[in-house]
Amino acid sequence: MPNNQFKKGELYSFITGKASTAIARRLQKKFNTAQLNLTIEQWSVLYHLWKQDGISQQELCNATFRDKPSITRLVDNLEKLKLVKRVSSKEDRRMNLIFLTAEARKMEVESMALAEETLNEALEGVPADMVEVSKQVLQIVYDNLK
Amino acid sequence: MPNNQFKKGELYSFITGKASTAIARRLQKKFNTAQLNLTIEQWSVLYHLWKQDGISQQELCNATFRDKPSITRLVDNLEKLKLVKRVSSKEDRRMNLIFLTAEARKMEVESMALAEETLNEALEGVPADMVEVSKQVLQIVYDNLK
DNA sequence: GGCATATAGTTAGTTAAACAACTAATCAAA
DNA sequence: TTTGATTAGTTGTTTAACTAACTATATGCC
Repeated sequence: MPNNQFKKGELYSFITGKASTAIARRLQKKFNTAQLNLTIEQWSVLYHLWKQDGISQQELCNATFRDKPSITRLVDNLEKLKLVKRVSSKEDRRMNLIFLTAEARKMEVESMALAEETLNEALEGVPADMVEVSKQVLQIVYDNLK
Repeated sequence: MPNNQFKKGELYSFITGKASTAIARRLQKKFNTAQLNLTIEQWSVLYHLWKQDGISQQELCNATFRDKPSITRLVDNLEKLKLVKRVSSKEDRRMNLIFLTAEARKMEVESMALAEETLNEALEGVPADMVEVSKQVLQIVYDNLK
């Protein structure tokens, strides 16, 4: 017997991810208002570099769930913005290690504050235990499909 | 006191929507395998036309949470694929009413079955009450931000 | 050492999203 | 009835995702 939890009429929101889209749009607006000249996608790359600087493009692919061409172009654009620098690895010359510039390091605190603010607005009125359940479900969904 | 439910380290998945992205990618793969020559975005437009044919582009904007240029281009591409037809409204000549072609009507059953299949795979092992909580949370998030 | 294979990254082409600026049709109010 | 504002849709530009095809380096096996 199939795990038939969804009727036709309920499919749409889950597949199109309207909630996460709304969160990303709200955060993008906050970035624009704050004159942080960053797309959400660029921010998502910086997010992982703030956690660990000097990782390879492949590691950025894994961390951000993007494919290699996407990371190539994001790093291209971040380099144009002088926010990261490609450095060829000495151990393995196929690899580029990606390093933050001083300017990019300065953006961490402000952008993370805006991200937290956005999430708090998104989850206004949602009890903590329901948030916890949702996080678990989204993680299982991801694990089921990856 | 702020609704401070998120620590820094937990921001990423919620904002980037990795679960809904994974669902959309899985469904896209199923479409490709089934030789359904459709993007998920095109499917999301057809989805609403299957529910109600002959609605305007503005109504499609509201239904799919997209802006007008996005719908213009999606309808352009669906028209090229001969899946929809623009018909200028007689009551208000500013409006285009969008109608499914016979070919598009044929795609409903198969594509909806693949969508349900995808969701069942995504939610494998998730108890129904947790799914219910997640749906509620995602709806609240959307309402908070829209 | 030399060859096949795998891995890291780039390039090209199509589709799509966000934003701004635009045209055309409608409506409302003086 | 003409002017001004609103609404529906289009076009141009930039950024990004996905696929496929590509280059270059590294590895493993004989």
